Amino acid sequence: MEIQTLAWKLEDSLKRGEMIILACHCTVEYSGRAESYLSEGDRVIMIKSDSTLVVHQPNGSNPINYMKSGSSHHIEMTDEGVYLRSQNLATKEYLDIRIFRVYFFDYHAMEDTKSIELAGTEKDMADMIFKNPEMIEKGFTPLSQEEHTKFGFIDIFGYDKKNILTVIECKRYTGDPKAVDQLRRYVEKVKKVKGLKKVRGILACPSITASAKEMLLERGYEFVSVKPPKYLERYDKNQKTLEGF
Amino acid sequence: MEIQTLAWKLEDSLKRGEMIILACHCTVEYSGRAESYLSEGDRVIMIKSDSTLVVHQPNGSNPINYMKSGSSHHIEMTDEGVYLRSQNLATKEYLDIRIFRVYFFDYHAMEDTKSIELAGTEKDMADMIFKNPEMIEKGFTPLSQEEHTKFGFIDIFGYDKKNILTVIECKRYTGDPKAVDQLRRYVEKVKKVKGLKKVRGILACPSITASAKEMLLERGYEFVSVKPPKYLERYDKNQKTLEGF
DNA sequence: GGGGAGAGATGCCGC
DNA sequence: GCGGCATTTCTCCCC
Repeated sequence: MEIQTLAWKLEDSLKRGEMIILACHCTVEYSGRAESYLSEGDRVIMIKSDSTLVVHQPNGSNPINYMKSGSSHHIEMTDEGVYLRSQNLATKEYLDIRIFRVYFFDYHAMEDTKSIELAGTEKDMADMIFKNPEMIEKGFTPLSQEEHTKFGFIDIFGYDKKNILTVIECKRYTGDPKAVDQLRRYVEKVKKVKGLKKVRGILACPSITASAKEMLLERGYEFVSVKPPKYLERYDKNQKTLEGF
Repeated sequence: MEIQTLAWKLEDSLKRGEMIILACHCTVEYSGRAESYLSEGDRVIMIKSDSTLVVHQPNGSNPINYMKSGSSHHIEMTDEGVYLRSQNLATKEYLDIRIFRVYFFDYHAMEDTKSIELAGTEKDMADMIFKNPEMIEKGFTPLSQEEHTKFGFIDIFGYDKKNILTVIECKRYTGDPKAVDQLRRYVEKVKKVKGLKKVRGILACPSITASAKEMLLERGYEFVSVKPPKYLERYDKNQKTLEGF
């Protein structure tokens, strides 16, 4: 395709807010929250209906460079070469793509109003434990959802069988030192707000790293193994979570 | 394009490890680490040379669904409809895309061996402070890089002018409670390992949230305002970082 | 708009 | 492979 034709079609397509795909050999330079430079190589550039621009290399799942919605884009032809320039004046971000060769170029109007439905999150874990408190231990009684929010961002808290206030932090992944830090912050906050000497802290997650376990022991906190529930489960039928709750 | 032609071209292109772009109206279903469902809408599907698959909606910078490198993909035509199915047996992940309409479809061999060069990261901040310790305070002496690693993932540590061991945690963004927690973990680790009563903790970042400041005061730690360096700086010339170090 | 926290986080580097 | 951590994180929720 003639570069002049590309420029014209691209400007026109941008005006109509269409999805634009450009596969090309290029360099990419970014300046804004950080600075980056990516030397010559083959990439796919996508300009979306909401003016988001992403640059993908032929590997990896995330864009190597991007400009968020609210940016403006235009083609510039100089003696030095052909540039696709993006800028976001509000955030002082700039992205310059120098285009050497175009492999293909497509554009089309697109509409998508749907949001993704997701199951198996940390929130799902907390809900499952709330409805099945014996997963933590016999005699554990979660407090109501309203009580819960009064203390801020605590996943679950309630009373154990000995009536000791207990804070539970859920993680859908392997518990690590950061998770223990978070639990610690919440336990200390509840202690302070309630004026209590003893508050139990429990980390509920599928597994735990050695250093996190060590930190739990040091602080007198506990670990309970819980896996996040997957409502739409089809393949891994043997998973040890509560089904159909 | 005939769906049969699409299927043939896609299978062929997959064999050759080309970059594939498919814009279509579809639904997306995922099962693996979690479960998700995305109902009908227009999306761009990209299958990369390394077998990564990403699904992009017409807005936002990140893929709404994806399969990582190592997955296999194929077209399946049933009485119910046309499916692009991906699976990764090693990680027990499955992605099923039901295709209703194709807007465009392209593929091309791509090669890109280059890595991005990035400036303005936390590591860059730490390097800058290491070489310009007076940015923290007069008389601060960082220890060698080797000493540094002995204590784990501590950005910088060294001695202040009164010879008190000091731990510095750098953040390229506004310091928050999590950053203070991290600093605290490192200070306490150094205290324990070295058997010291007094170790200073400094959070070095451009700014700080009110709650983080409060936490620093409580713990007896300090805040020093430092911005990450941007080597390729072109636009914001007034930024208060050390240039050309 | 800022603060707080999750994410199918991803990606990087270390052991 | 796991572990520990940064990320131009992004995104959502809530004040």
